Amino acid sequence: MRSTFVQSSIKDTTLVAKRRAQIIQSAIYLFKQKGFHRTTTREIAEQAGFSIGTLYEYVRTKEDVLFLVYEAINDYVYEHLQAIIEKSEPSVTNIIAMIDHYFRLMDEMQEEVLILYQEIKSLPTEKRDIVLQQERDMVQLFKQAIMPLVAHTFTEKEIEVIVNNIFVQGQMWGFRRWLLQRTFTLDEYIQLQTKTILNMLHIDESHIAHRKNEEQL
Amino acid sequence: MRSTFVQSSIKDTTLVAKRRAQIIQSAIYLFKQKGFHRTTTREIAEQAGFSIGTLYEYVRTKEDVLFLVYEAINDYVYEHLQAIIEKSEPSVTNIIAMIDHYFRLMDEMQEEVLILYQEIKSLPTEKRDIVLQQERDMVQLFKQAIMPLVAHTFTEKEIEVIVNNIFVQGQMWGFRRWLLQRTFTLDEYIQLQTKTILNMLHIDESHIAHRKNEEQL
Amino acid sequence: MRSTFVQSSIKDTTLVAKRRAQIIQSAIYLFKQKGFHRTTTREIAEQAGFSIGTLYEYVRTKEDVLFLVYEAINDYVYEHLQAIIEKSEPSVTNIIAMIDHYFRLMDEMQEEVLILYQEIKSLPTEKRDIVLQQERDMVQLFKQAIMPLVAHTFTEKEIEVIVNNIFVQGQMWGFRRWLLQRTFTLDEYIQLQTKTILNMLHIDESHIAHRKNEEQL
Amino acid sequence: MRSTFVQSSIKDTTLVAKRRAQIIQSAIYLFKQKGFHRTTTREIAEQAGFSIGTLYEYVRTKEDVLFLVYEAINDYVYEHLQAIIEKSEPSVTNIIAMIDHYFRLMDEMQEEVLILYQEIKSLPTEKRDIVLQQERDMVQLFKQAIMPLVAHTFTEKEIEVIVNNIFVQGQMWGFRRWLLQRTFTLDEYIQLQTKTILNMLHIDESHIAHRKNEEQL
DNA sequence: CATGAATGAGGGTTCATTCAT
DNA sequence: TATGAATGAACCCTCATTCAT
Repeated sequence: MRSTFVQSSIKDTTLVAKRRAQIIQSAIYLFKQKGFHRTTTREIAEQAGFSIGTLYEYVRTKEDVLFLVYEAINDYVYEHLQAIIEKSEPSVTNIIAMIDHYFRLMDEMQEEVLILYQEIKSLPTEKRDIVLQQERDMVQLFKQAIMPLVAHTFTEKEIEVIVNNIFVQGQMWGFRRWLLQRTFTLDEYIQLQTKTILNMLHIDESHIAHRKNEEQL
Repeated sequence: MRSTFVQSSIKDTTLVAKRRAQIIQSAIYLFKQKGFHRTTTREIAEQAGFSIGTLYEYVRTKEDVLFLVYEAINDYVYEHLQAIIEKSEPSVTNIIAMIDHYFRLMDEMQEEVLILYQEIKSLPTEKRDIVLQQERDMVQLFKQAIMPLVAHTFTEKEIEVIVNNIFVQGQMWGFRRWLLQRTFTLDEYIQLQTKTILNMLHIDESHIAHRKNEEQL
Repeated sequence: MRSTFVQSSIKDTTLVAKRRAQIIQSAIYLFKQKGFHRTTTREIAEQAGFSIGTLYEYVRTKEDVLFLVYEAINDYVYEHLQAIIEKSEPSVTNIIAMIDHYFRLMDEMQEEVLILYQEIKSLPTEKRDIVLQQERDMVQLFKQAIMPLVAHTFTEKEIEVIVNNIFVQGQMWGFRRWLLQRTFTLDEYIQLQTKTILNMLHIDESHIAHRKNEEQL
Repeated sequence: MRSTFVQSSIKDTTLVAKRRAQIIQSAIYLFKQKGFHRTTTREIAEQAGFSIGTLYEYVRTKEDVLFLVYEAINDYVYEHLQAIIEKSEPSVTNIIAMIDHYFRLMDEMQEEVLILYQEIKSLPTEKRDIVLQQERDMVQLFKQAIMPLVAHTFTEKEIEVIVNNIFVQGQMWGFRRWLLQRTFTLDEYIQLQTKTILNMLHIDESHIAHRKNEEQL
């Protein structure tokens, strides 16, 4: 998904997509290790396998690279969430499955989420707004999925808070790993948080067991 | 609380404490505006009212400044939490009050918390560990407060998760303000999260109303 | 007049002439605005309507472009001067007319003359010499025109100096416009300089009035 | 004469003056050889005998260096002109002496004047205006000197033109040296231009001879 | 203890030029 | 002939840190 928010002096759009994918991949790899500020554009270009000049044919500033990274990570997460959520009917079982999927996705994306959290201040305001909108959209996906089940028990604002909590609790698995991952396995964390979330939603926990049993069959 | 983790070439410990306080205050002021990387040591010294040379008499690297800031913020929050928690008997009412206090503290400390979240990668590993330990200690304060009330209903791990959630949800008020503070007032947020937390803890929500009534009396 | 001093890898001489005309026109347009150094070869190619690759088929370096521009401007001025001077008999009236023509030409070519003056150092020595010779030729045109009239009153060196002065005073109208064009209209400047030049040549100024009268008839 | 138009982060004004003198001298030396654009800030610093970092303590941009150079050259010329002009009574003899002095000054400053002419476009607009005003002031010096002698024979605008011509003809000795200095010695040029100028001013040339005779006595 | 001038490695970015298609 | 993606040397400027006074 080529960003229209970042200008390139290359005309071949296929090539732009390809090279930017390389840039994003390299940048994420490096940002994970050293963060945005400690990574140089030269390193990104080198990691991507081309020269610094070439990098700047596809991107206008270092901040553009950061934006591309944000966009790519958000897109990836968004699409996965969407695939999970939109295909399944609203039901307690499905919500549990969704939580499970989401937390596992967050586990996989730990370091990427760290980047999101830590470098957002480095984005120019305009680009930052775009990114924040993307995150808002993701939260809305959860809301869509949960709303039908609890619309009668909770006010919209209550749901809003809960949905935010779920979203954040997923991210925290990676973000506070130095604490959480010393205490829990991923499975434990998911199970505990699921229980917590169901409590928040006033839904009987027995569903968790059911899912487990189903899996065993 | 003067850090023994940061070296100074000045012998007079009172002076060191005084100068470092100035450094911390200036650094926080500037980090809030521009972040750690965009703030120069010169600016910190100038803001503190002395020369760059003097700054380096009390600190060895820029990262030292960041560490002092972390320590100071953590100390501040820790002491406040401790004051609230340790003086009151464990009871649902007191837990609700504690949550209220904590969330209001987080509201007041929004920008500081942002710094904590965003710059931790910039700390050298050794210092980072110290900081993370400090945060762990804070979470333990919550655990102490809540444990007595729910020890029989929840496993230790369940409580651990919940306590982490509370801690994080407070921080998120400032961290996700672009989203949350558009939707909720602080009072609303506290009330909704309190309800959520009580649900998580399987405690009857009626307490919230009680507290409100008490306040009105 | 296609330059034989600049190499091209294209064989078709008509095409070379055509493309170079495009290059020159674009370059002048851009140099006027931003000067030689601030203009990129890419911009020149783009302005000319073809790709950067094509530009380099007709020119070997950016300095070649500058040289072509010099040559083109000089050619243009030279041809105009020649047309004026060579067709008319030497007479005071004609000299006055020539001065008038020349100053108006310089008015029209202000920005081009600015380029000539400001970028000559950017030409490689060899090309610079060619350009300077072209300018010398132009000065000689004036000398040809004036010599017959004053050969008996002035030494050759005296005439040489005067002719140079005339040449320079014309260029200065554009070059020192920030000063001159605030003080004089073009007509005023021409009239004043004509008087000055006639004084230099020891020619009775009454001719100026004559010319004016002739025009009115 | 320390420029108040260029900021420095050094507080010691004596030092600023000293270092800037070094910068100016080095820059002129290099600009003479390679022009402004081909000279790097590193080279200027190196030539001045200090590091690139130090250079940027006394200057904020490369354009600042250029401005300092302009200012210094203009100051130098202005002060010399002033010294010559203001100390002597208006008389034909003194005007001739002034022209002589001015042309010899221009001979000495050839390369500096070249810089003035060629790089003015590289100054930011604001600084350019300051520089142009300085040049205007210089022209006014000539006007002051000549005015008393010819106020009754010429209109103010006529004098304005003539004064400009004198100013320019002096600069041209250096600027068009490739042509003029091949044809004339400096003494010849001065003598010829003096005659020309006196003609422009309708003053009897015999004064020139007088001065020469006086010198011989 | 305090100062602030000096340092220079290093970073982001540009752009003339080349060459495979 | 024409194209335009790729290259990388080179440039301007910043800023953490040092050290002589």
